[in-house]
Amino acid sequence: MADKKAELLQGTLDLLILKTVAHGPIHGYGIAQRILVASREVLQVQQGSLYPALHRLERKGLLKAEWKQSGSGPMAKFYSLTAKGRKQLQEEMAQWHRYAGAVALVLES
Amino acid sequence: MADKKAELLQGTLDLLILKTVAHGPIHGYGIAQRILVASREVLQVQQGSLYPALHRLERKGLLKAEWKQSGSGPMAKFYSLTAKGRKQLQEEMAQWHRYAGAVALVLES
DNA sequence: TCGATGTACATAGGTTTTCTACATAGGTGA
DNA sequence: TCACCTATGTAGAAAACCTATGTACATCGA
Repeated sequence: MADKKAELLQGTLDLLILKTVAHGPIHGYGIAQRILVASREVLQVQQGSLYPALHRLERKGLLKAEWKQSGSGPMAKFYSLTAKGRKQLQEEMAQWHRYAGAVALVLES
Repeated sequence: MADKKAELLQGTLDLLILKTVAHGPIHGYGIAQRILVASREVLQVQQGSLYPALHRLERKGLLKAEWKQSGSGPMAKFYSLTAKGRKQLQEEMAQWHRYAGAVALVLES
């Protein structure tokens, strides 16, 4: 109540992840940070949401992962899009625009 | 798999219902139809989603219901917004815009 | 008059997704 | 050495939605 929880709408997390990974190989932790910055602190992805989502997307063949050294830090799993993932991203973006446009229509009615 | 299911994003149904009821007393079935028309057939609210949502909103004190004759048809439950519901609608609309804007930022990044 | 269709409400059961909370571990700087 | 940041992960619970099904009344056409 004291704060706006910034909860994600179900279904948008995959889209946000795919879009963020599309910029090039990036590890999970970095994905969450990029989304946070790109959305101007509005979209905060919790770790407990992020990692299961990444595993889900990898299982579906949309992402592929590779363990690498992260800067001077510990090992990290770097994700990148597969061809299937790129296609899925296009579809999900189109769907989002369709959806958001429809909601806008209702809210303006 | 063969078709685009037009599934609703979790969290937006309440907003759509509140907005639709804000136009004046309307029964459940009519709410689904109005949303369908207003969104140009994009947002299709299933009955199995609609009625539990209406009960939920009534339980929360955002909607109030009254049984009335529906035209020449059978009895129907007409819903209208409570003061609390109107306030909630304002909040949810603001939140939606915040959220949709944030997603747009990420998608354009 | 009988059946199909449209209106209208409702619940049960299942799936998916997300959140909170916890657990682990390596590297860095004070 | 101790705290903090990076980084990955799982368990358990809650919420919301969908599919499928059921009821009932009214109307219209054959």
